[in-house]
Amino acid sequence: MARERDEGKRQVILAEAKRLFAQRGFHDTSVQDIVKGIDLPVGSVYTYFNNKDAIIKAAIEEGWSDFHDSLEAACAAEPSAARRMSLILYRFLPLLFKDVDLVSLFLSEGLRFTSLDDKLERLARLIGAVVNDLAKERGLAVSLSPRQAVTALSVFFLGSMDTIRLSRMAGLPLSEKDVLSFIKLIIETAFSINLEPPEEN
Amino acid sequence: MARERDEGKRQVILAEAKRLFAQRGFHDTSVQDIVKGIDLPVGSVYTYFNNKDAIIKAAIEEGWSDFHDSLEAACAAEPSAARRMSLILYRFLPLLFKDVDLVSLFLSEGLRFTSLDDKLERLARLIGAVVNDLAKERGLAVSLSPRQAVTALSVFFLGSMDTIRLSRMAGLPLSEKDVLSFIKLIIETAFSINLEPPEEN
Amino acid sequence: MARERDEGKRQVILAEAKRLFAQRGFHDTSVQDIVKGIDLPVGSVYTYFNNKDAIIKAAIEEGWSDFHDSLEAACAAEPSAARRMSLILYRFLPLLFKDVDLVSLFLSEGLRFTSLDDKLERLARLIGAVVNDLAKERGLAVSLSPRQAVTALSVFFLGSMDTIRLSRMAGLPLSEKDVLSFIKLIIETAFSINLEPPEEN
Amino acid sequence: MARERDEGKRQVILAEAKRLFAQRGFHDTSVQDIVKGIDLPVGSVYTYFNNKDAIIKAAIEEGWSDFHDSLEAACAAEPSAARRMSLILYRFLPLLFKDVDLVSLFLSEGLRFTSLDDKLERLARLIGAVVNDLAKERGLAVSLSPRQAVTALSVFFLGSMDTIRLSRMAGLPLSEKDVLSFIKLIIETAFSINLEPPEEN
DNA sequence: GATGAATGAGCATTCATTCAT
DNA sequence: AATGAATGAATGCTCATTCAT
Repeated sequence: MARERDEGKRQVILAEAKRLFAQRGFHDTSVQDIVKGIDLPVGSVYTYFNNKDAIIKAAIEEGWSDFHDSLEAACAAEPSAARRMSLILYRFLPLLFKDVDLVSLFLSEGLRFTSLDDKLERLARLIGAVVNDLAKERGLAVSLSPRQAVTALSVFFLGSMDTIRLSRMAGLPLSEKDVLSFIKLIIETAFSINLEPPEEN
Repeated sequence: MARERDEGKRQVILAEAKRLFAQRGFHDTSVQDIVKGIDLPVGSVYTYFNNKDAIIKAAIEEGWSDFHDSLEAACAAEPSAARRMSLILYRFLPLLFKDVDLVSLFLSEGLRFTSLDDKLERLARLIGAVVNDLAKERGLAVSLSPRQAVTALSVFFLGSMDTIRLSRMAGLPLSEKDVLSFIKLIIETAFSINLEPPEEN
Repeated sequence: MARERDEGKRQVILAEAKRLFAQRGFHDTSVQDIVKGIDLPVGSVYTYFNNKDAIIKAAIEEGWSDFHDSLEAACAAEPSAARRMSLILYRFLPLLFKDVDLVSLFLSEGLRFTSLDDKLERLARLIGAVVNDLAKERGLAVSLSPRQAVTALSVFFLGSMDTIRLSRMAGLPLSEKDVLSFIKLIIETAFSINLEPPEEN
Repeated sequence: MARERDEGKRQVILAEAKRLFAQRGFHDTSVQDIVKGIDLPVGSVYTYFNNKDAIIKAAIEEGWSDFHDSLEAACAAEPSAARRMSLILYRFLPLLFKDVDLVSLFLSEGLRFTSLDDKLERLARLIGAVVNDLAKERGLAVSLSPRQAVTALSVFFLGSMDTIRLSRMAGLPLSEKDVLSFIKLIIETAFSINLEPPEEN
């Protein structure tokens, strides 16, 4: 009977907050700043979020979930390890790297507001399985201990994201494309394979 | 930038600020917080620094300089590329990784207060030269374009630092040692070389 | 003042508000708090009350009226002054003292929202008459001036209520029973009388 | 070397706060309201008090302490119970009753911010001793149990204060003088004594 | 130079009340 | 009539920086 809670409004707040938090930092963005750009009263923010912390938490958590869940679904649906690797390389990493705001939040404020180890561990398990299966498919012995594998994934993944972030925010003269082709090179070399883009559907 | 009486006092302030900024974040550490722990009056901070920003700037800039300068000096003094690589691997990276507070500041607040691209570019040049020379020494053709080389260095370096940071601050179950032995493995594999610790002097 | 559909709903709101106002204070109880406990929408409060002030006003005014009106009726129906005094002592004061929430509101917020002097004056008149009649019945000269009588009633009445309130809310180690037997003692001494509980009907 | 903490400023804040809290109530007086009247910046309040609660706490606690301590000292210095009673009646109660703001805070907000039972108990002990000694001096058997004595004191004391408060804030047509002469009457009757004002020194 | 009280703009958050649905 | 999201003024409090002492 009364007005309904408007999910669209929540998304507008979340999007604007994410943009500003990534750009200026969490503490240098006031709640007033957030609503100024989207022409909503301050009070509205607190209809949809418990407090300012909850906004950034939601931005990181939901952004990451979206990415991770669709990656997981795509991997589950694809039996070939090589094609799964292609999916990661050609579809999902570009998706993530395009969302520099999310990457920035993840790296700069993520630690303070969400539990990153969960997210990285889940990702490591998923990618680790692809790597393992790919090695089996290619008849290669896996020469990395599990500990080394996690380290490798962490270094590559965080390093890639940080490189993307710095190339956007500082003046690092590298692009998302450079990082992607570097990762491609590493994988292709390691597995003596040639990864083609997956045919779109 | 004040260069007044008591350099010792300046260092005490800088050390405490670095510790707190890394631990709680820049914005969640007040100038009052900094002096509370070291029993100095607030005013004294402004004898040694122009403002709060200048403190974190100095912490990052000077910490990085110390590291970089001594690395540069050591490299300049060592003609053998292999031994230079050993120095980096056995002496300088451990030094840097031990200083988790500096690594944290560099990654989390560095972007906002200092120019990271300078620092990374300088480092890339230095390490790039070592890599190149090592390839030459080992009679290997360098298959990476300069662009790819910078990307590789950036990914490895930032990724390593971020992994160190997260293993300390989040619960990532990896240690500084894991990261170092992973980097060693990569280099030794890439150059078919066995890197021994440099004899101490 | 609304006198709408559902008188039951109004009473539920009033009861919950009274409880919370007495417990936490008027300002530390939001209108949201009131409806939370009784599972009603906020808006409904404004169907039955013009604003938040009107709720506490009603709680005090109606609570006091109920008490006073039935006291008045009982006194009117009882010709004997001694038995009227017994009624007050054994039936009405216990009734009032049991309703600590009302007593608390009366004393702490009453002043701000209702006119206490009216209530006290009306009560003084009523009890004053009982006292006077009792003195006449006992053949005692009344040695108090009317002014002193009002003072005495005010001191005794407010003091009793405050003692009850403090024994409930602070840790005063006294009970409602102590206050009642103290008042009994005073009256019995003053009038050389023995007040028996009125036979119930 | 720097400016000293100014006790005078603290007292100015405290006095203005006490006045406003008593007049309008704690919640209807903002910290801004307090400083407006005394032309100080908001920040200053927080130099002298941790938060708003601490102001009212100090007003009640310190006001009460002042009253109680000087009463205690005067009683300790006076061996005659009758003269101690005179002191209470002619010097200290008038002092307390004159400070209606303190009385108001004590009764209306005291409960929420300080521990009233402590204060009342200490006072009951002190006055109880005077009453006991006076009874002994007059050769009277004390017919009240200790429990009744505390009740009596609590009722009289709180009742007197509340009567004072209501006569000021609501329109109760009684004055401080009425309450004092009523108390005098009670004591003089109870102890068959004539209490003269103590000669001033 | 040393000190730490002073300052006041700015912040996150609340909440009585309204009113579109 | 019923609902509960919407609203924005107002609140208590912080804190980088200044400057009287």
